[in-house]
Amino acid sequence: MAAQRADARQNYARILAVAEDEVAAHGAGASLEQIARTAGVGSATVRRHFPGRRAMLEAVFANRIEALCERGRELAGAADPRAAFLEWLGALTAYAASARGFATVLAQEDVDYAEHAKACSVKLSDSGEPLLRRAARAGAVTPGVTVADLVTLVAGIVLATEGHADPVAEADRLLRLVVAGISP
Amino acid sequence: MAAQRADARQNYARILAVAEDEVAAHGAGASLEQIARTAGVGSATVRRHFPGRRAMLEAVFANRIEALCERGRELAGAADPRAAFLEWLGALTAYAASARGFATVLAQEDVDYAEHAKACSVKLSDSGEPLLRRAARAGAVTPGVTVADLVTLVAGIVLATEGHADPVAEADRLLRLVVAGISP
DNA sequence: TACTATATGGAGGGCCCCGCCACTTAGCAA
DNA sequence: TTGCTAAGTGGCGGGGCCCTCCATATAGTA
Repeated sequence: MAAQRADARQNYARILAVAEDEVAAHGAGASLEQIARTAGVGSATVRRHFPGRRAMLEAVFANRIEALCERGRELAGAADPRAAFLEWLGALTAYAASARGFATVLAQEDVDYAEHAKACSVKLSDSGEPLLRRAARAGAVTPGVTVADLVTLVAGIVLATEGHADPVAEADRLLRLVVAGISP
Repeated sequence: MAAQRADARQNYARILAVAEDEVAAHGAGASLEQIARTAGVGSATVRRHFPGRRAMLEAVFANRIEALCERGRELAGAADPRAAFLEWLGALTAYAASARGFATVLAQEDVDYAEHAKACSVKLSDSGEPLLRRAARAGAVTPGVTVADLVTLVAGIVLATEGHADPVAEADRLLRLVVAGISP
């Protein structure tokens, strides 16, 4: 892994850059062949660097995931546990709704795959866990809620609003609804 | 439309039956060509009866939609508005979670398409509307909630749980969470 | 400067969706 | 009953995508 040829690394970077554009333009279903074409490499090379669409998507969103985790760490020490928790949830939703294809990755919880602890949803869960725990201890969340539940819910909201006129606004609206409850 | 040849009607029925099996087995992504092959007709014939996967899926779920609407009508006169409303919501979720591909149809709210008032989500909305209204008048739901919100939420929950170990149970769990609220 | 593991890309197979068009046949009318 | 006609059908070809295999090119090293 560490011993990777320089040209390979360059190609990887170029392909990743193209992939970002392509996913932004066409969502999770972006064509791998199209990415190869635009990047000026053979389709086999793309497949070598990203075995399967899933891997490509994860790579595309990796830094954003990292940013969200960082945000989670920042909020861990905030004064108001509930506000911090909700802000994290809001940030997650906002990004997922604005980045096409992101929710698709979040939604998939393939068992055999999730064992690869690098799965992005796992990272996110680790990031939100302390926030949820603090908020729960303060009595600010319904008992029994797990971070996985939240990630799944957010993914669902975003997936379902993806085709709407204003996905970001709609997702935000629904998140608020879910936080408050439909019929408490 | 009314003047349809007998053989065409027979073919339609056969194709629809096969399509139901195929969707049940492979979800919303079932191959139209595979359906044609199994039904023993040319792929063009399938395309003629169902122009686009969307149309096929709607036809497959049409009677179930109708059943759900009927359930909605029954519940309209129930004693407890809140219980009736929640039961309808639960029934919708349960069916969507158990019928592969259904949520996909529900999630799509294509604007130009929705104008075709026959869209199944529209039918469902019409069915749930009175229930929601009654429950709202009884003060049992958060103000501002629309039926469209609910359908979207349910679709999202089901979509996001589709890949989980026990989708039906998971969807039910999340629905409960959403009804109660995460942090009321 | 040679050598070798690493990296590449093109070809080919399989599957799918789609549109076109010549052929068949149901249903009506004489 | 027998034609006739339009509705209905299916096969074919084009285009796209995903995936695998393998002969070739080259970065990095001895």
